[in-house]
This record gives sequence, C-alpha cells and structure tokens, in this order.
Amino acid sequence: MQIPAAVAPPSSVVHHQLSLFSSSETIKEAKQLHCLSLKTATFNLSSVSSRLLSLYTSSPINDLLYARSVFDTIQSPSLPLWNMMIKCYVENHRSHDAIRLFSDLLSEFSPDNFTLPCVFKGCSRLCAVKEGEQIHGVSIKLGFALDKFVQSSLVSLYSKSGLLDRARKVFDKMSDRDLVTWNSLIDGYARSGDVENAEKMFDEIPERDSYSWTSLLHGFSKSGKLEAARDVFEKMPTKNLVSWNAMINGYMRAGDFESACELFKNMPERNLITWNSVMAGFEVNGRFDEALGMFLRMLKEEDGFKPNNATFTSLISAVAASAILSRARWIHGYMVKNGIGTDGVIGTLLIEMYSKCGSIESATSVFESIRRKKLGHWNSVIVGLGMHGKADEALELFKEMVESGVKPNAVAFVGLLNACSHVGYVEEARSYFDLMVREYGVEREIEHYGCLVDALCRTGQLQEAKTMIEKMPVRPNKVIWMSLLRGAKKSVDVEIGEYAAHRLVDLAPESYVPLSNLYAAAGKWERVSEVREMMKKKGIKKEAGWSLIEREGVIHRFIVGDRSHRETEEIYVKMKEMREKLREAGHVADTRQVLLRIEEEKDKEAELELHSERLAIAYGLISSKSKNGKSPIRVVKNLTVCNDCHSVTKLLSRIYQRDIIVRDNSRFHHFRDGSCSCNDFW
DNA sequence: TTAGGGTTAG
Repeated sequence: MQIPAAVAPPSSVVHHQLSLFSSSETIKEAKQLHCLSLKTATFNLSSVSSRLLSLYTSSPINDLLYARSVFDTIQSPSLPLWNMMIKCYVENHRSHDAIRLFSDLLSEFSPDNFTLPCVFKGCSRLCAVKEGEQIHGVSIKLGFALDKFVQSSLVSLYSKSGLLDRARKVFDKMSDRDLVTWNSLIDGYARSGDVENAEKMFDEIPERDSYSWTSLLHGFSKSGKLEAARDVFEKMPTKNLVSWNAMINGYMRAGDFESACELFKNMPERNLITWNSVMAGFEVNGRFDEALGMFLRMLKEEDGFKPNNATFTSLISAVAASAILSRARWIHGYMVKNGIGTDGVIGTLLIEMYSKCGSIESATSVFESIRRKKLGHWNSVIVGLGMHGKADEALELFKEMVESGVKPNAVAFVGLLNACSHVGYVEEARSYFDLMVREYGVEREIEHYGCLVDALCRTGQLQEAKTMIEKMPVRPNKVIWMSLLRGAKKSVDVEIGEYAAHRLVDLAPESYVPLSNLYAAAGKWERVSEVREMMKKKGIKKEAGWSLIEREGVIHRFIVGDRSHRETEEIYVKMKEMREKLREAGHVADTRQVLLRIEEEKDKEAELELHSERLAIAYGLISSKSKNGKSPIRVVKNLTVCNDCHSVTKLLSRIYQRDIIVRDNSRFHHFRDGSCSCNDFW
C-alpha cells in the first residue's frame, strides 16, 4: 500500500538521505534510514526505496525479510529491483524461492544479463542442472551468449554440477576471461577430484589471486593429498581465513588432529566455519566428546558467534552417537532458546538423536511439533520406533505417512522392515517386502533383503533364511552373513553357523567372536579353543565389553568385574542384594554363552554376575534412589546383551519396580515389570 | 538511480 505524502519532501532532504545510504553498512543503520524515509515521506520516491532495497540486499546486511517488505511496498518494481530481490533469495539459501520469483518476473520483463547470473547461481545451489541448461538456451535466444558474466556463471554452474566438459566448452568460447572464470574452472576440476587438470589450469592462469590458490588447495585437501595441499598453503603469497580453514578441514577429515590443532592454535583469526570444520572433523572421526568440547569452548571464547545449522548438524550427530540423554536435552534446549528451527535436516537429526539417546517419547514429540513434515522426518521417526521395538506404532505411522500423500522411498522401507524384524513380525515383513515393489515401485536394495533375512533368523527360520540368501539377486554382504551367524548362535545350530562363518571371515574378521560364542553355546569347547587360537594368530581381539550410565552430567563407565569406581563398596553391596532377590525370584543362570571355558558352573555364574551392565544397573539403583525413585535407569552398552543378562534385567525391572532402558550395539531394550519391549527377539 | 559470476563448514 502506498501512502501519499501530504507535502513533497524538499530536495535537500532527499539528497541528504541518499548520501546517508552510501555510508551505511549495518542492519541497524539500514533500519534507521528505513524509519527516517517513512517519517519524512521520502520512501515513496523510487530513488530512496531503490537505494534502501539495495542496502538491505547487499552484503554484509543481506536481510531477506526487510528486503522483501520493502520490495512488496513498491508498485511495479523496475527490473534491477527484481534482480536484487532474486539475488537476496539466493544469498539467503532460498534458491527455490529465487527461481519462483524469476518465473514471476517473466510475466513483467524479459530477463537481462544481470538476472541470468543470479538465476544460474540459484540453479547451481539447487543442483538443478537440467533447469540451468534450459535457461542457458533462453539466454542464447535473448542474445546474452557472449556476456562475460552470463558465461562465467555458466562455467560455475557446470563446474559445480560436475559437468566439466560443458564448463570447459563455455570457457573455451569466452573472449574475455577474468580471474573469476579461471577460478570457477579450477574449483570445478578440484571438487570433481581431477587434481591434474586443476593444477594444469592453475599453471596456465595469467594472474593469481588468493581465490585460485585456495581452490587448488581445497582440491588437494579434498582428495586426501594433504602434503600437496600443505605445499600450496606454504607457497601462497597471502593466506586468508578461507585458506586456513580449507587446510584445517583437510587435516581434520583425514584424522590428522595434531596438524589441524597446530594450525588452529596459530591462525591469526577464526570464524564460525573454522570452528564448524573442527567440530565436524571430530564428529566424523568418532571423537564425539571432543566435538562437544569444541562447541563449549567456542561459546566461551568467541563472543557473539552464533552457531548455525552446520554447527548443529555435527553436534546433534555427536550427541546421538554418545547416547547420553542429558546431553541431548541440553543441546535441544540450547537450540530452542536460540531460535534454531526444526524443519529440514535438523529436525530429522533431532528425532534420530532422541531415539539413539533412548527417549523415543521425545523423538516422537519433536516429530509431532514439525508442522510441514517431510519424508526425512517420517523416515527418522519410523526408524526410531523400530529401534525401540515399537513395531506397531511404526506400522501405524507408515500408514499415516502414505495417507498424508508422502511417497515412501527405500529408506522408509528399511525402517519399516527393520521394525518388523526387531519384534519378530515375519509375516508383516514379508508383506511389506512384497508391497514395496508391487505397490510403491521402490526397488529392493541389499538392506531390504538384510532385514527380511534378519527377521527370519531372529525367529529361528534359519533354513529359509539360508535359502533366501542363496536366491537373492544381490551379492550378500557381511551384515547378512552376520545375521545368519547370530541366528544360528541363538538357535544353537552349529551347521548353519559354520556355513555362515566360512562365508563371513574374509569380509569381516570380527565374525570369529559370534562363531566362538556359538561353539560355546553348543558346549563344543575344543572348537572354542581352535577359534580363539585362530583369533590370536590373526591378531583379532574380542572387543572388551563396557556399559555406561550418566548421573548428574557425569558419565560412569564399567567393565566386567570393575572395582575402580569411587562407590565400589556400595555397588557390590547392591550386587549382593540383587543376587539374593534374583534367587528368591527363581532365577537360574544361563551359562551357555560364557565365552571362556570355565570348568566349574559356579565360576561361570560368577563371571556372568559381574557383567558390566549389571554393575551399571546396580549403580543406577543406588545413585538415583534419593532423587527420583521413578525415573528409568538408562544404560548404554557397546556389545549385544547376553541371554542371561537379558532375563536378569527383566526380573530386576519387576523386583525393583523400575524401568530399565538398555541400548546395545544395535537397538534398545525397554524393561518394565518383568518383560522387555523386544519380546525376547534380539 | 538501483543490479551480476569465483574459495572454506553442512
């Protein structure tokens, strides 16, 4: 709506305001000028509103909301204003909206040589190379085939999309190349891993600025050629923050933390990307505590750094992997306080984090709070429910998803089949295995076969599982052989177990452990010794078991027979009490899965009784009694729960009337009042 | 009178 000015502002006022525009560069100043222009009624002058839009859309301000509000009040904006607005959307990572605006523009104007580069950049951000090609055709028809900026943005689009031949074709046709064009192409070769061509172009370049050096450096570091990257880094005439970051990121990705930290320590300045690179590097290399530690350090050391989606992507994954619920709640709380939204991939990761940290309730509530639910959100919650043994809910949500018009993909079916296999729903698994192809047109991948095989194995249908593996059209991987071997161990079927183990050992040396467990369960102690000899010879160690439990922010970790804890005395008193109560409840130890051959049954029992999860549960029972006797005991374990511990934990949940939630290496067990959510299939 | 293309995290 335009408000007519009562009195035309004097030209001296307008002149003064325009001069203020050129000296402004902060959002605060922009807003002040915005107010001033409204108060003095200069806003309706196109010279003023145009300058204001330019200010809002240019760096470093780039404020999309204010820009759009100005744009919307201008009647019939000129082509440059449309161009600014499109660029602002692209710069704010809203390229879909930028393209939408571009198609609106087409009904008013013909795009010019300023419009097209922005649109190509948007296409490149969206990986929309087909659309880019179409608009490339349009730009030729409109006579912009030889415009330097149009050509340069096309080189960039094709480079980033990996179409180096096409990029090169445009590049070769250019009569007026500048550094930007060269850099686009060098970067294209570098990011596609063609370091040779990147280097060749770099050598041919008439003049180098820091972009070219950094692109080459990035190419080397991305392809893992860190010495070559370091060489470029040392040789470049002026290093900037971007080159430091690229180098640090290369080292972090390669797991060379020492070199990365050395650079991190010595660099002249840091930005958010520096910190994010380090956090992501720790996270992908499995050093979750350090990733979290860097985040805390950043908050402490860097005043005014506002963590963004990239920060949280690494951080949420790190917390999910650590499986500590209090950390999950803390990071989520931090995000809520700081206005980080849950749509898109962040929502997906949050759901996954809560599931992996043992609170499927919080995972579900995050899912429910997301207004525009995308496929990723549905998949994440379905996978989570499966992990927690809630197959009925997973199946129900799947139906809701389909009814809401979201088309399931391969991942959705992995989640669904996995949920079925975890509770032993073989018939449901079969039916969805069939339906996914017949009704939804989703191609079966090895994971889908894996889930069905697993469901068959968990329910003891080993022969059928074996036949299925032999008939399936894809080559079985180690996960599938491992399912069969685990199933054989559970059903104590030595023949099928050996069959699986023989096919497995080449793919996965750690498979000797379940084989040895199988022999132990079958009482074939000579075979156990043979396998253990073999493991020794090949240098394969059985991963030591541990369990952890968190209390008031502190992680307490136990190994078998642990006596190192500060409250060891109390823990062992509790263990004794547990033992007596279990005996009263009629528990008889299941000693079949004791790996070592111990002659006396009594000793076998003693070994079982000191399993790390029992120590953790004992600690949970004594440490949380005074605070809140009703909160569940949450234990994280690195290995699969053994038969005996599983039945013991069921009994303990009844005896002490406490929910006990155990995460093992593949799923969750919710123990309550004497039974477990896995229905004893695991 | 206002506008465009190239480097690092995800």
